[in-house]
Amino acid sequence: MTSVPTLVPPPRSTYRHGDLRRALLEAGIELARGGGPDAVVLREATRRAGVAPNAAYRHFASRQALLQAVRAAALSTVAQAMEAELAALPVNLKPAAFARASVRAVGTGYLKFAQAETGLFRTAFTASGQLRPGESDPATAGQSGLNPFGLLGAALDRLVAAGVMPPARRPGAELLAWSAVHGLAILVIDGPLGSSVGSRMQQVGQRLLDMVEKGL
Amino acid sequence: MTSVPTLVPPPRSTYRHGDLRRALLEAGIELARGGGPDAVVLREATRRAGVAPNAAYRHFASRQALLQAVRAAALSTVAQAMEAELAALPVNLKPAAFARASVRAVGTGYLKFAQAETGLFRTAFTASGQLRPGESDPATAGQSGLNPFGLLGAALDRLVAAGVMPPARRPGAELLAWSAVHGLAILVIDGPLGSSVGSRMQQVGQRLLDMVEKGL
DNA sequence: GGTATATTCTGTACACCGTACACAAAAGAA
DNA sequence: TTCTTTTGTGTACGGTGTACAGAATATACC
Repeated sequence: MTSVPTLVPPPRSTYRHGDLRRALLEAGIELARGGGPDAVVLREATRRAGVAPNAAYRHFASRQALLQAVRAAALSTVAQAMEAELAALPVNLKPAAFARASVRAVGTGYLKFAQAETGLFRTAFTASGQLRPGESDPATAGQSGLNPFGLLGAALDRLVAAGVMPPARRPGAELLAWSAVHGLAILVIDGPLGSSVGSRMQQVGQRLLDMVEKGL
Repeated sequence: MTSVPTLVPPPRSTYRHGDLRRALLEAGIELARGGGPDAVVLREATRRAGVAPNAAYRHFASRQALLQAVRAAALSTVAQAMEAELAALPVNLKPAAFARASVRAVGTGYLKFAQAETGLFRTAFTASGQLRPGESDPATAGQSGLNPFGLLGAALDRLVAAGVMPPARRPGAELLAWSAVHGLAILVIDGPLGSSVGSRMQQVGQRLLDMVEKGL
């Protein structure tokens, strides 16, 4: 556990920082990236911003508030990962195949992100208590304006529109699909089977998506 | 957040505590029950045991070590919840139906436990890093000698034995089933959709198990 | 039994955390 | 220019994990 000695920025000449809120948020994101939600330490964020610890309280009511902002940013990044996967889909698919591929793309984006950005992923989704997926805080959205939950919902809607999924099955389906994919991700990166799956994560992920597609 | 003022035990007459390791572990379990892994605070555990903070280090190398012991105990309790659900199964089922019901019972036990003992559940399964499900630390097992992972495996084996699941599908199946159930549990109790599902948890759980059964 | 040794607990101390409170600096409004 | 509001600093408190030294006791050996 060799802790990096904090990389202090050049001392300010002005009394005001100028963009402290953003600086704290970005420091928080960096901390979360490296160590998950617990690593988002208020004092360390202020240190990186070159400011006294209490200055943070002019911009965030508490550590929790900063963490919540970091969470929103992390969620937005997840959405972007999903969007990237969706954008990479072949264009010549028939509606049914496209709908199916969309759902898979959303799941795949989620899983890839979980593995590539473990810390941010855990920050986005663990102990997030208050955060409600329904209400679309724009800070949690990707390019499309949808947050991860919304992107999954849209993909499932396409499944219904293409006649692949009976409309009666649609309500609540995002919860089921999300559960499966989220469970795998969190078990691997934060739970008791990290090392045992790890490398095979993407294969296992595809098999899991098979199960979801068949069982939904 | 009204913090209970710690409930100090009667002062010892002997210098030695007598059973400090167990006392610390039980205090730790109680803390975990109330607030999850982060609530397992070394100093508070020693306070409840009526002992100086550093006394803990004669029995646990670090807070992490204590937490790991609490985790094992929590896992064992999960196993017992599953076993209780299995024991409640009707006895007159045919092998195929019994096998199917076994898998459901394991999942149901898991979900019920997650909702009834949120703190212990989160302690058992989040940030558990090192803990390996394969190796059967007896401290993590239930009455049957199997830990939660083992119980699920056994139920899936019965599915194969009864001819319900093709043997080719068996390897790795516990991972898929576990992912789905675990994802739902953790999303509801620790993730962004606690309030929105919450009460409907058990219904949603059954629907999720339908998906698993169909998709596995 | 008496004495050396090993074990378990206490006391003090340190660095770190979140955050409350009072005050200083500077930017913006009058 | 002066007043007010905003945003930063300084100091302080109680909480944490844990290192280190020493005291109290149980155990092993003669």
